[in-house]
Amino acid sequence: MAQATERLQRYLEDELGACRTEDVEQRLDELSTLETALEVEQVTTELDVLSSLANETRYTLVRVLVGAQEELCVCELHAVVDVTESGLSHALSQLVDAGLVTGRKDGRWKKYRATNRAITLITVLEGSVSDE
Amino acid sequence: MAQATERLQRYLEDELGACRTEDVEQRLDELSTLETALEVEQVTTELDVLSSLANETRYTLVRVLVGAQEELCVCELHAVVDVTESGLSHALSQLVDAGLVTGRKDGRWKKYRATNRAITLITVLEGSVSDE
DNA sequence: CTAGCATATGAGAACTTAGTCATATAATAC
DNA sequence: GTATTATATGACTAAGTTCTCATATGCTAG
Repeated sequence: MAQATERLQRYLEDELGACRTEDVEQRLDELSTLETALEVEQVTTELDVLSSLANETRYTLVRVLVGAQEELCVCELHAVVDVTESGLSHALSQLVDAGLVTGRKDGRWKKYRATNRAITLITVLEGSVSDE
Repeated sequence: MAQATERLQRYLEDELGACRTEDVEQRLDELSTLETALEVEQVTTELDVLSSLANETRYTLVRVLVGAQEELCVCELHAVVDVTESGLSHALSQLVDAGLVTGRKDGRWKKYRATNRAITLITVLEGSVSDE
């Protein structure tokens, strides 16, 4: 980190014209404040949500559930993804953990529904990618 | 898929009371419509965006850039993540590819800035995770 | 209460990714 | 020009992820 700090010092000298050790300290402080603006726990949750969506199988499941606007049975979801039933189960349980879908047992069938979190995220992501 | 289709048939019988082969066909059709509602290319882009964000190093970089509301030098970004300069470069170039940040050369320094896409996504994600 | 069906879970093989070191490029200072 | 500094790229390894098969659980129909 020593070398990196020296570089930051040279950069600040370049930008500000002059730069003392305190200026570097202060800048490091500001940067660290930006980095820790969020609770570690919240960032962890956000990363879980992102990782859960960042996979073709799981993303397809969420897109379909959001599009359906109703709960769908596992056996219906099986028709839209190309994995075994076991793989489908794993995918759905990861999505439940990330708070993107909820599951409900209905007799011998199990039905899943997209959460508001999933609806919001998918909607915004699709919007941000389509109008570029 | 044959076995899966049989299950879907049993499910629809259970739900609708009756179910002919055409009903199964129609449901499969509806599901496939949901799945292909988006262009393959757009889904690919969306998955790229999600995968790029779904990593602690890259997510931190984007969060900091969004929070900073201004461009930051690579040497400043180096202070907030725990990787080598090389790793930082790799991370930033993946973020550029995903359209989440843009880079600009300024003399011997290189500065990065969050794109609107990044700002929107981070804002919505943080909102959706904090109010649960 | 047993058999069969729907879904879940665990362990492990195949693939993917993140980071590192070595090296390349490109700007500046001398 | 050459040396130095800032960042990028390529090749590789370690670690992580995503599936699959085997097996478990828990309904329900008979």
